Amino acid sequence: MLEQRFTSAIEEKWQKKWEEDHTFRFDESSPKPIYSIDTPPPFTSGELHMGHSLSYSYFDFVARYKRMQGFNVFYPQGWDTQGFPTETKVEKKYGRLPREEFRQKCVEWSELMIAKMHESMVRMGFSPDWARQYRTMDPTYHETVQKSLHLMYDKEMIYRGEHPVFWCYKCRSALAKTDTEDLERETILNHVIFTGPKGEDLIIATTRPELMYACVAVMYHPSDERYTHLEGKEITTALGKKVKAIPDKDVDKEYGTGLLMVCTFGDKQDIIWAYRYKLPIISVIDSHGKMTGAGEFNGLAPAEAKLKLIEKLKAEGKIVKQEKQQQVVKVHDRCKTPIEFALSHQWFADITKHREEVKEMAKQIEWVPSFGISYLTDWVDGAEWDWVISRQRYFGTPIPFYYCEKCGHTAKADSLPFYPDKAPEKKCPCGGMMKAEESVLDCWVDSSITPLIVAGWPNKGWEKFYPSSLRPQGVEIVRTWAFYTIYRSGVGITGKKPWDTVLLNGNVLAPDGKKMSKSLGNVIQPTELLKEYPADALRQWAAMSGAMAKDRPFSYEDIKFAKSFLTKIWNAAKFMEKSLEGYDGSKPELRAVDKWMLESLNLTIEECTDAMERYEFHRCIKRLQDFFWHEFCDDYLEYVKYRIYGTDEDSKRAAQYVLSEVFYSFLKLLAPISPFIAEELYQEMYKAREGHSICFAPWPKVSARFSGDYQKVSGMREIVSAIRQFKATNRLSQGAEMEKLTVRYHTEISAELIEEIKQIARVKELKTEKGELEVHS
RNA sequence: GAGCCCGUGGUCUAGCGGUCAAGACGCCAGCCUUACACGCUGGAUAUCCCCGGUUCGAAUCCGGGCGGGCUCACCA
Repeated sequence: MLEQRFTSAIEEKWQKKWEEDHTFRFDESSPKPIYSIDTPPPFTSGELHMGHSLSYSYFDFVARYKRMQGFNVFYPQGWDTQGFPTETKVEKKYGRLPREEFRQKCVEWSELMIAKMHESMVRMGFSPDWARQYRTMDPTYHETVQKSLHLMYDKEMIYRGEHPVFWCYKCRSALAKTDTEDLERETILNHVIFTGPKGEDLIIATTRPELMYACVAVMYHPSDERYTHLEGKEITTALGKKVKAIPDKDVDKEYGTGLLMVCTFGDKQDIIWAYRYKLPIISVIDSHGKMTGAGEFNGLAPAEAKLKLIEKLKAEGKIVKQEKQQQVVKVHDRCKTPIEFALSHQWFADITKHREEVKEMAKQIEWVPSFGISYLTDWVDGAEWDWVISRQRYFGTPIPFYYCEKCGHTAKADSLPFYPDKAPEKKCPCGGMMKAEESVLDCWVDSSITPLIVAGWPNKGWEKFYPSSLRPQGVEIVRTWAFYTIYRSGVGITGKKPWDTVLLNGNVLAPDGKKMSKSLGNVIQPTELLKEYPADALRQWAAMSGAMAKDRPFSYEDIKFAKSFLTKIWNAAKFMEKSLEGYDGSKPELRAVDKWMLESLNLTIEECTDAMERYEFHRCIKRLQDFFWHEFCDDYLEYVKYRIYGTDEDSKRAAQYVLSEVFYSFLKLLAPISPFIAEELYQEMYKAREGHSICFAPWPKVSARFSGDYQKVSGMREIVSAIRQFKATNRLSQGAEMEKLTVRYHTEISAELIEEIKQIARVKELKTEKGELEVHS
């Protein structure tokens, strides 16, 4: 007997059972073809957010569908543990600790977070092979990352160099471009008097006067007649320093006075110019973020120095104008501190040398949706510098190299995993001692080899799992995760594409269409939703949200609808359980409506299969909802009730056969998206007919076609609907029995269907006439 | 500024060359029809953003606007 209602207790029962039975464990000895998924390792924040629920549901649908299609699904689960946010949390809790102790606390914290997230993921019904977990903080993971770097180092793709990098003074670390975001703010554009070769006043405009100490040139546009006479001449800055005037096409004549000062380094354009004209490099901000080489302002924070310098220049009458202006500055995405450029020694990966190979490899991969590849190619084309892979942090994979401070020579560590504090001494060919690198790697270096990690690289047999069949991921990290993986795992290490297909998903917005954010108070947590909605409903919401790489607001309507759909299925199941009582499994001759129902199922199987193949989950679930709710429940169930309750045994058994078969196929079609209810009903009603779990039952196939009957019955359905309408307009109950009705229809209706109509619509005597569809008494 | 997505009843979407443009939510009316009132049966509501073009025929294809979103680049 089925329970009264479908509850989360039923879901929890199956979660437990699946875990205990290791239902989703990868079977190494299976002869089935492998389908492997390079799943995203979530950053271990401890919270599963709506974005996770969406994207992890997506590939869980795929995994479950592929299992039913007969694939041996390889579906590991990783954890991205290292990085700034963990350090921040641990530092907040424990304060500053010695390096090794600090790392240990980070590990402990991450483990707690993993446990929390694991629980939520089980609750969602995700079906990875939990025996195959990896964590980026594990020594084995470190070793593999380090090995991959050595390999790339041997291919001269990794180097140590001095180059201006994005620098966060708060975190005191180099950053990659992807660690930055834009912040709009107000600033002041100062018009400052410099002195020309003939002693005349020249006005330059700057938002950062404090960098004037690093001024190395003054520039104007080559066609700007106000300044063309200055070419090659010496200009004296407001601080008395002499610099050259240089014309350059990148200068905007309209901005400020059309004359500007170049400082090394105020912004990216300054760097471009510095390299273009081989200008000297002057640092006015030290590694602690204090002014240096700025005379009386040494030791001040740049912002303070700026105010004081402006005061001083004003007093000297050297500022002629100040105007307010909106400005966009780059800030560190983790701490929101504005970024400076700093010259420092860092490790780099030579992405700029491999643009074409990366693009070429990306073309060999199927992108879903297809425009997804453009995010990658646009990004690759726009990348101007190599990827800074070193970070001056603690909780990260150590960089497995030595360098010589004297001569700059670099060398690989001799044994892996490498940890600088335990590293043996190493001599440099120049005679000095080498230093073990203490910086750690950018987290994307860790995660850009996940397809290799899951494949077991470089151990024997990894080729069997590489490339992965599928890489699912968010569209916003194409330029990082997808790009870096193709560059490292593909171009750098194996020479082969890392996956066959990339499946992209968008972000979940708040119901108001805005980004979810704590400050706006519009954050929705999956764990909160799960208190009110079954996981099966949340998964249906994910399916309904559309597979395209498009942001979509969270919809309470969708999840409510999903929940009522589950109730509908449950109630129908209870009805079926009663209706199928005593059914012997035989298959007597089918009637037209039965064939109509079977053909409608056929069409549903075709649609759902096609939708799943194309990762269009919304199409699959929508079809299932329409088919089941309306065609199966509202129509077919109602059409056959009189047969189920009647005395004609053959007719009854035919209906029972169709009910049973259609519902069975429906459950299988639903299983990838809402597995809990499907499993419960499969076990309860069908006694695990095709194996121990519906998760491995074969995906339904179309067998016999009934297209002709489908057409014929459509007419019948129109007439039934017309009779219902007649009853509705006459304020009659649909159950009311009619003595006599006349129906007009444009074609002949078979005697069998007329009989059917009479029974379904409860009409004792039904006359038919030819003509426009109409019903009257 | 560039690239990419998108503009369909009140709301959210489906449809992407051919019957009266489909569904969900909401709204209105009726019905407790022996699975379900978390239900059923009906009903109202759309110049398918605008302007041109291709076509026998366009929401659907092409061009140009207008409007929104995302990503990238941005000026000292």
